[in-house]
Amino acid sequence: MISNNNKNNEDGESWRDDLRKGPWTPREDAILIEQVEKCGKGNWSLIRKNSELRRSGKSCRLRWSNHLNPDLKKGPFSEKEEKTIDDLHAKYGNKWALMATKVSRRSDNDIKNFWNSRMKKRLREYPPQITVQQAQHFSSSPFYSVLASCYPKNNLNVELPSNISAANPPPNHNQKQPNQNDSSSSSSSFSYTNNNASFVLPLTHVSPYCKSSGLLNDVVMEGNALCRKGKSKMDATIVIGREEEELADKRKIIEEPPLPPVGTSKEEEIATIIATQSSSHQLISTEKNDNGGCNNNKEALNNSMPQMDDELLSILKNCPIYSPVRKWYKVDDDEDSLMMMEI
DNA sequence: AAGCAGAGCAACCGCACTTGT
DNA sequence: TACAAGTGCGGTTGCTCTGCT
Repeated sequence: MISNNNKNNEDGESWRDDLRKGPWTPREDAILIEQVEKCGKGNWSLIRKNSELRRSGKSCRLRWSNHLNPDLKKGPFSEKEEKTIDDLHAKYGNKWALMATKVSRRSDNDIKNFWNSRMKKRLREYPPQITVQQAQHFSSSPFYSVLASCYPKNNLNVELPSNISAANPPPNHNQKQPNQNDSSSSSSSFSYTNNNASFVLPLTHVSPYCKSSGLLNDVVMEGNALCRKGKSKMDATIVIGREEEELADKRKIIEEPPLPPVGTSKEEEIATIIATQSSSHQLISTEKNDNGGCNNNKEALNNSMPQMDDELLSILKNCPIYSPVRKWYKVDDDEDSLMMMEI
């Protein structure tokens, strides 16, 4: 029986536009297998046309590649597969199809479902958090007020634990963590106490000039972009055309500051970074100031630059250059420990 | 036994890209 | 070159099963 537009027949089957939807029946599976043997994999529209299947070619492909393909492996993922998927995800991100080509006999959908369900589990176990210092220093910095003025309707809001305030900073995070491996020489820990419990978190080295981090740089660029927002489209086109290369260079400076020589101290590292960031800020602040209704914001941004650099120095000195990476990110023998993983 | 919540999984949707006409 | 159809991919939804209260 064929009907149009989202109707169900007497068997409860779902149809739309002459195409059936919903779970596949064993009979449909058998037809699809037969047609794949006859027409070959990949000719999904031909299979649809030649058979009595009332499924889209797309649906046929999905059914075959996720379930009927005899090369597919079913059942729970082994530890080895899990580890492989961890590594591949760290390398490629959510490129499930690519990952599927490297994990033998698993479909991309299987890998995706496996990863997502495990991620849910992990998020419950280890809810995401920022360090108290990060929240505290961000909310008390001029940076915060500049950004807040850029988002008047959606005010930035950083909530701190009730016992933490600018006047009552948390304990120093630069405490050595006992029982750490070799990487501990470049790591530190962060301790925090509230009424009920105290925490000591080992913190993981995250280079502030790491390409994949760049949160601060993104914020600077976004603030700058917001200030430009008032320009007419034509102005924007002209400016982009003329300044694209220049901006690209600036971004390059921001994103890829020269690495400090091996063996430099933390303070020297920070000084190098600040010097680089300062020059970037200067470059940005020399841009044209013909930005329509956002002059105030941009002025605020520009005026705050010298102060911001001081503040940036303060943030970098006080905020951990290390942030925690949970143990599940990498398999570790010690189930209770946090992984120390350099990004 | 009933109700509920969470986990796991199958399938759909929308978008982007490729290919054919 | 433009358009339509086909295909691939990632995100999301919704169903079923299971365990807990």
